Amino acid sequence: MLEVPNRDRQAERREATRREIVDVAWEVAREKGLAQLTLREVADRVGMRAPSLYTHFSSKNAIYDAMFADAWSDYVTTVEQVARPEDATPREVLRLIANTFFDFAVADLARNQLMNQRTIPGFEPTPESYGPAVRALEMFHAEMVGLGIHGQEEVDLCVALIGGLADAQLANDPGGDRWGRLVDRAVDMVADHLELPPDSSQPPEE
Amino acid sequence: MLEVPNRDRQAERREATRREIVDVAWEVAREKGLAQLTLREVADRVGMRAPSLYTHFSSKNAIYDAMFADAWSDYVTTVEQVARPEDATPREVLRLIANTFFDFAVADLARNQLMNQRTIPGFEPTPESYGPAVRALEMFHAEMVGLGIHGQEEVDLCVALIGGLADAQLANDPGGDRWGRLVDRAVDMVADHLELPPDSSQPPEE
DNA sequence: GTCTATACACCGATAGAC
DNA sequence: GTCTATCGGTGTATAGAC
Repeated sequence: MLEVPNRDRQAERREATRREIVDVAWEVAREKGLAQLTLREVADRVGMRAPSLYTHFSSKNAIYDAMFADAWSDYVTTVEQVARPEDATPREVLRLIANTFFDFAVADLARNQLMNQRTIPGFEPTPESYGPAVRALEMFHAEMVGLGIHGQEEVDLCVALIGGLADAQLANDPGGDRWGRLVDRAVDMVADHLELPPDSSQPPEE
Repeated sequence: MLEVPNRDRQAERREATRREIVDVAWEVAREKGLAQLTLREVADRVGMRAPSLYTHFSSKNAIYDAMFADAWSDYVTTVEQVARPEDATPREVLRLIANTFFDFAVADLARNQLMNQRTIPGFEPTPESYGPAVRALEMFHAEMVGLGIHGQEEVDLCVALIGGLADAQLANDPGGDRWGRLVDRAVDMVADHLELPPDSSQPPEE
């Protein structure tokens, strides 16, 4: 009669501790850089000794792994919450997606390094943590199909283009908008290339 | 009478040792990964103890710095050696440049991480080492001007696009050509966008 | 000048006491 | 589950041999 709720409480507590560790890890990563994250620093802020973290995560990379899944889950949520007007033209939809991705990437350097670059030496996400990432890609693919774009190459081209803009922005002009200003233009470029219909509401100026 | 040649010899020897260290560092970086490079491993292969490297470089990052300058110098040389046919159309020139950059980037993961990504935690190239890199960018800019493209935005767009393709190739399909196949297509896309004249030699099929 | 030996502070990770 | 103690490894500072 008592055991089951006790076990629930324990599992709950355990999960809460894991969450706290991951949250603190994000905090440290944003402050000092993703690679400068150390177990001792995380443990200090959580109020533990460093080795105690191994009760909750099997290694430092396991923490990175949880952060990776975390980040992509957040992105999926972000995309799902973006209002998609019913009467949006294909180009507007593409612009919306591209800007959502770009803004999300540029908003957090450490997060983008973990999500989209191979910046941590030995780290490779586990299949489970990779789930939300492939989920996000599938959502984009489906959206492209909805626009009449069915090919893998077209998806790859878009991903590389917007990803390239985001990486260039973070690497060469962090906090600025030198590359951010190019997102809409880049979208129009691919839209033309994919022969999406032009926006008809307003004829393009000049 | 003796001092000057002696000093020359010494400087020569010193420079040779520096070169050897950098070469060995590249070797290690390619074998074990750029970030997994350790001073002890480099020193062992050169036939020194680790602290002795500090006679020639003030820190590990100073070695990365020399490697950075090295890589971009190599790229400049590579670009200069690419034959540019006199009768090449603007699109062909752009294709040539893009493929040269892409192939160079994809040929060596460690080198690309150092040149084009922020993969080493504390490392920032010194202004001197940055020289060849800005040299390469200026060359590209000049080439674009030669094609009638004068804007900064257009250059940025091209750089981000090809860079994005290269990074995606290395990150998601190393050794393959899933993104490499898209380079020519990407070039044509920007060429259309920049309203470069179509290749006239052969009318496009279909 | 060039290299070595030693040492230090820090890291991720493990073992075992409580 | 958390602790202390410790291990092997890292970059790097320094003192001194040659």
